[in-house]
Amino acid sequence: MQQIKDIVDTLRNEGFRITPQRIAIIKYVIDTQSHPSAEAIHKIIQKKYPMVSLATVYKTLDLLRKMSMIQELGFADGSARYEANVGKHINIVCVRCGRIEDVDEHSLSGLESKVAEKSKYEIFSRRFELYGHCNECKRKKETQARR
Amino acid sequence: MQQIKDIVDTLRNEGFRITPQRIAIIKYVIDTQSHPSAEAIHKIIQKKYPMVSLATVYKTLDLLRKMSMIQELGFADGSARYEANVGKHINIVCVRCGRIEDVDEHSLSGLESKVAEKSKYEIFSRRFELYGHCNECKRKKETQARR
DNA sequence: TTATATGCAAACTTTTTGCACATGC
DNA sequence: GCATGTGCAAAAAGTTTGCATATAA
Repeated sequence: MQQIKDIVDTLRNEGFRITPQRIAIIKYVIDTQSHPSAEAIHKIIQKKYPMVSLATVYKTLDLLRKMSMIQELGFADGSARYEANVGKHINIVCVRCGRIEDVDEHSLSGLESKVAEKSKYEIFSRRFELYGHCNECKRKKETQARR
Repeated sequence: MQQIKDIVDTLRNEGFRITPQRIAIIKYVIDTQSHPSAEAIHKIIQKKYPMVSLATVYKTLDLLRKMSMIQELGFADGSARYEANVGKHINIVCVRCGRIEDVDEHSLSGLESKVAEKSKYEIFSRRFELYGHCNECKRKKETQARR
């Protein structure tokens, strides 16, 4: 689990400035479990800090991604969602309500090295997702798929 | 491995019409290993059939996706790429050159049922990706990441 | 002090949509 | 013949960019 302090220190060491905007964004992304979109992050942060612009949210998320501190999950509807959990895990995505949850799965380590050997790729990161219906949505009848 | 004939038959049985545009798109997507974008599909198909519009490519891909005949892989740069291999496999994505290759991995079955049980989700489909550098790009020095 | 970061608005990219015309069955 | 599909162009949605202003160090 990443700490806000570690991220801030790393940014500072790399010569990046620590602004209130960046702190607010980092704090929210690190703490949430909700895999938010850039717009969702912006809306929530604006409640406390109305001066934060959407462009700054995008720029900060881009910075954090380039520093490998967060992972960006692009979807085919053109949106992207972000998570601070960059460790080995599987995302389960409910295609009805859009919810995303993490499931730890350490057997992924063996899988990765096996695939790296077979393919001759050098692996840096991963995106493992299973799509289905969450427990709540399983019960609901009108299965209007989001994507 | 899916056959063009099967897909065409299924579409016909479901009441969809078989047009030259749809046949061309289905044929190309089924045969290629290249995980193309909608625009790439459009460009290639236009060489043979100049009358096919990009909108039709999108509409057909959407239809095929809804029929679970292809999988759509969205990326955070807003683009999507398509593959006809909907079976259990891992995509390895070269973040330098954008190449995507498939690696079969049947141990994914056990993984999926384990996660389904743990999470109470009902799983329909999957997207397992490993990001790194392909064998060629490993050797090249200027590692300009695409995303 | 000064290079970096922010905010705004405009630009860009990709995908979707509305509608008149064409066509598969 | 008629409901479905196509092509075009315009709209939408999400993200990026340019530039003047603000600010962290």
